[in-house]
Amino acid sequence: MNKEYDRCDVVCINHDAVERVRKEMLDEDVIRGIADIFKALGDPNRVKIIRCLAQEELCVCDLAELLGMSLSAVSHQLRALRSRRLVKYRRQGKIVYYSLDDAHIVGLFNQCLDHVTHD
Amino acid sequence: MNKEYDRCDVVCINHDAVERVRKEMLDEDVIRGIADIFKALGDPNRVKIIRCLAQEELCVCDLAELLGMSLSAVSHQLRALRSRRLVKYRRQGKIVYYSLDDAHIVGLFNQCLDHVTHD
DNA sequence: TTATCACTTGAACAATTGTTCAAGTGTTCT
DNA sequence: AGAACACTTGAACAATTGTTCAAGTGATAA
Repeated sequence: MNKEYDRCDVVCINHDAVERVRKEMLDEDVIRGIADIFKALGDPNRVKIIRCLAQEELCVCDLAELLGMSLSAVSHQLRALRSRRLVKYRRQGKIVYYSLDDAHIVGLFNQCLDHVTHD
Repeated sequence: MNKEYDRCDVVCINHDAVERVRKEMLDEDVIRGIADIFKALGDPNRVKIIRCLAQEELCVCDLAELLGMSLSAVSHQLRALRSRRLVKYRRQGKIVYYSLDDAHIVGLFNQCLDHVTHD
């Protein structure tokens, strides 16, 4: 069905509420930004990485060891976190150390942890 | 390559750090729960729905109108949010009204919004 | 009872995601 | 310079996701 017509009649739409809400809508870019951060945190392995890095700065093979993943898989996931500025890295010789880029993320993480556990 | 061998030598692993972090690791279930909540929030249309419902209780076609989506698409997304207990609904006659199930989510949302905008 | 309305649901499909594998960097050591 | 190390990257692939379409509910109205 066409988008334009696959909606209930004018009768059921609460126009006042809809207009009030519409006025407060966020920019598409901001919405995408929010969804993008949440999506980046929406994978068990990336959650584990964030959790580990919240405690200590670690190198890629430390993370691979802790998560039981291949170096390549960890590196790919770190790339996803890096591109969203959730983690940062520093190179020391051959070894690359990762850490959280922003304490905000720990707040988000802990708030979500509360939601999951305190119920 | 085999998982067991696709890792750097013992030399590079910081065993002390790894063991400290390992002791604080969360249960697999908790990790999955956290990732699942984040994943549920990791889609622009679901972010919009949460944002709208944070302001007012709305019916499915109000949301369809606001988001420019089909009823079916909105309903599928609401199902995803419902099954994670992020939204709740009440039926009044033919109309189903949705609202947030938990104020915690608004906290998570706003914290993420801060992260995205204040930079 | 039948029709209509406001959704909900399942199947199908394209698009996205996460992993592996193989090859490629950049750094140190000899 | 060459070898070894600690990653990083691109391609390929299966698995998951989000949308549409069509059919199905449950409630009210005629």
